[in-house]
Amino acid sequence: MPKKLPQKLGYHHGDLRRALIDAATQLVAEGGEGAFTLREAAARVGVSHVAAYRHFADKTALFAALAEEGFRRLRTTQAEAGRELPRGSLARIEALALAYVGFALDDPSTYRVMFGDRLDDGPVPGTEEAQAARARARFPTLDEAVEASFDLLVSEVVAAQEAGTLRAAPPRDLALALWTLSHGYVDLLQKRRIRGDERAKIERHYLRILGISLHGMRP
Amino acid sequence: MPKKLPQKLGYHHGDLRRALIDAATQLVAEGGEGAFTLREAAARVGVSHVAAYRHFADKTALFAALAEEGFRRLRTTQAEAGRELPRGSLARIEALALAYVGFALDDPSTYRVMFGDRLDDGPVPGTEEAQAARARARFPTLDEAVEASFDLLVSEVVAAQEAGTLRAAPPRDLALALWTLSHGYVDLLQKRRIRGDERAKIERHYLRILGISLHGMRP
DNA sequence: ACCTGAACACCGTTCAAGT
DNA sequence: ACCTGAACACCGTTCAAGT
Repeated sequence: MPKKLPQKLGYHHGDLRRALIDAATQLVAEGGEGAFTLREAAARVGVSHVAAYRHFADKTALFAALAEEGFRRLRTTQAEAGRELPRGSLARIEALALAYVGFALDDPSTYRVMFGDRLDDGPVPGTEEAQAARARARFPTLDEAVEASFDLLVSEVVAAQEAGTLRAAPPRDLALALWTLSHGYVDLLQKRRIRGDERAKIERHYLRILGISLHGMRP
Repeated sequence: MPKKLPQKLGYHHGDLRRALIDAATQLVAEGGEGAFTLREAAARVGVSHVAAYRHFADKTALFAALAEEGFRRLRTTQAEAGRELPRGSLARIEALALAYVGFALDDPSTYRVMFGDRLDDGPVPGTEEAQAARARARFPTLDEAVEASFDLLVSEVVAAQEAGTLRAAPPRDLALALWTLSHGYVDLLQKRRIRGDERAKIERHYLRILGISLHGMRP
């Protein structure tokens, strides 16, 4: 007899898009990137898996939404980490860098989504310029979130240069050197190409590596 | 009538393992990491796809074999790049670093396999120490190849320190700072989180970022 | 020993159809 | 507009069986 009222409207709270992102985030947190499945995410929300195609063009688009949220969270995490320290100080730069690594250690799966292979279109078939242009176009809001997080770092570098704690050089180059170092460290750690045991030790080790770049490798 | 002689022995050259690695390498080169399929690799060799299980425990094991060959090739590429330059010179260090980036640019798919997600076991369920130990144990020859390639860099750093071109610091720290920077740069480039157009420009840009770390960020 | 055919339990994506 | 059922073309992996 109960045949026509298995929750009709509002079945998925009215915001299926949001619910799918949350479910996918949870899946990734529980079982890593590989555990994120369109079918399973939809099942958790209590909806047929094809319903997802109403809000996302394909699985990659949902993936990109996760990555975008990750970059936004990264940005606020870094901003908060530096807030109390004097703007322009070396300690504040170090705190930002440490917050970056901390973010990746706290939520490794999200970090992997943010830098997942799925978000680039294979191995560059045509010219690299054309390819880069196309790749940028696919998820513009993701690109914005990435740039916003990078811009935070750039502005901090500028402040540090004005305070005389960082040397005069293109600020975007300095910021990129910092990002590159932090991302490289985290990625090598997560891929287990370098070893890491407990959190405190990793952080100390990272600060040592960071210090080398900050102070230079030359005598 | 021809019913019992569809090439019995030597059907796969007698070295199916080798043939599968080559086929997989080709697939990856053609279509990226996602194009590598156990079934397709076996089909190219002309063998049923279950035959692969005779030589590899699972798909990941074949994947690890590709990564291992990649690290060996990386090592020889770097060794050759530095050979003619005076040992201990800054130019030689820079040549090694540039060869690293060049390797990744020349063969992006192999580089991605070398740092592929498949090679680590998800998002660290137990304690990180136990997990790291397990991960190390799974593909010991891969770990050896990784270490051999890192050791090359370390020995070059030591030579540079003895020549007085790099400052006195734990050589493994200096080497790791270099690796981290190079890998971070390449990875951000390949994931399109930073832009790159033509090869020459990328190399110049990378050398600028590298220079920042070499000379320090402090005034 | 080495390889195969058939089957299993999954995927992402598409299509026609329901309300 | 929003969702579903059924189907398609794939996967990796396992198992019993052939030579």
